[in-house]
Amino acid sequence: MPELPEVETVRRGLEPVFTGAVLDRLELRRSDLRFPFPEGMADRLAGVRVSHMSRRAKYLLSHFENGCVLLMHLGMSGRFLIGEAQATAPGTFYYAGTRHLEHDHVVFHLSREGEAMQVIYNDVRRFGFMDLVEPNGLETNKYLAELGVEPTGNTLSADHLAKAFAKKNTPIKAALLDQRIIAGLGNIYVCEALFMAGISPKRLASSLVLKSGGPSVKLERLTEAIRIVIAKAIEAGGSSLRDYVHTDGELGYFQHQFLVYDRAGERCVTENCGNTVRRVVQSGRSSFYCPSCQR
DNA sequence: CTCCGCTCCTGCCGGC
DNA sequence: TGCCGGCAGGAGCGGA
Repeated sequence: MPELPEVETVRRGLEPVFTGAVLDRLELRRSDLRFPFPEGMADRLAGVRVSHMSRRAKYLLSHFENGCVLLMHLGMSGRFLIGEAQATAPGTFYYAGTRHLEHDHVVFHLSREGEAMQVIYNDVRRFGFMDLVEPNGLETNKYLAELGVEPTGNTLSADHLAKAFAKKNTPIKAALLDQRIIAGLGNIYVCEALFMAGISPKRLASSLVLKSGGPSVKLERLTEAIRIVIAKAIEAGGSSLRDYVHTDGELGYFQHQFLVYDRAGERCVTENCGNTVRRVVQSGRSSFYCPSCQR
């Protein structure tokens, strides 16, 4: 269930398996996920070595030595499973003992120094998708070209957000989910960051910008909250790396403890607050917030 | 151009 | 127990 921190955690888990390995065969077990797989994708990558794995926003990028990049988005339910090649009957695999078949849509047949590995992409809802990026095509790729700043590091600043929000007449909730402004935030971490910053999800994005065009104090708090919530989530994923490959081969992440997300009806965690976490629907998505703490 | 609502898909959970 | 509606962490698309 991937937002940026989860995708980064998955990237770290796949890195040692993919980097330096040859993709002997890319097995597409159906013709599409959310979109059809690009024509000739499997042929283009067959027999080519992976140079490294990277991430941009919620996209996983596998870089190949022929200059191609395999772009992968996990959608809502995409996950990777790592297993040694233990194929028994044709088309069946065992991931260290647990048998999977349903919703295994893509199988990466990898090898390194004669040792075979399989990585399976499994996606129940098939909201995920993959694209083949030709050499030097990253900058112009349609999924990547319009993305905003990463919520990590120094690129995200209150000044930058003030500029982006100045004319945004949408609720701040919607603006934070807009991948063209900040790339990588999803519903959970937006709810969490707004809670930490004490901002109502219903407030207009432009109301966080001063008349001078600079960021308000609340927008500065929000910027910091986003950085912290994302950094902590990545850290939590990282610390679970030891247990990263579960016994059944699934690449997992911690189920993080959230402050407001999915806590409708529960008491606000702020000391002496006493109010109850509410759930409202905004642009078709659930928002969770404390009406007392978030204004 | 911006913004909203709909949509893809399967599974799960709660209510009747 | 079974059936049905609602909901799920994403994001592209069409239309207003």
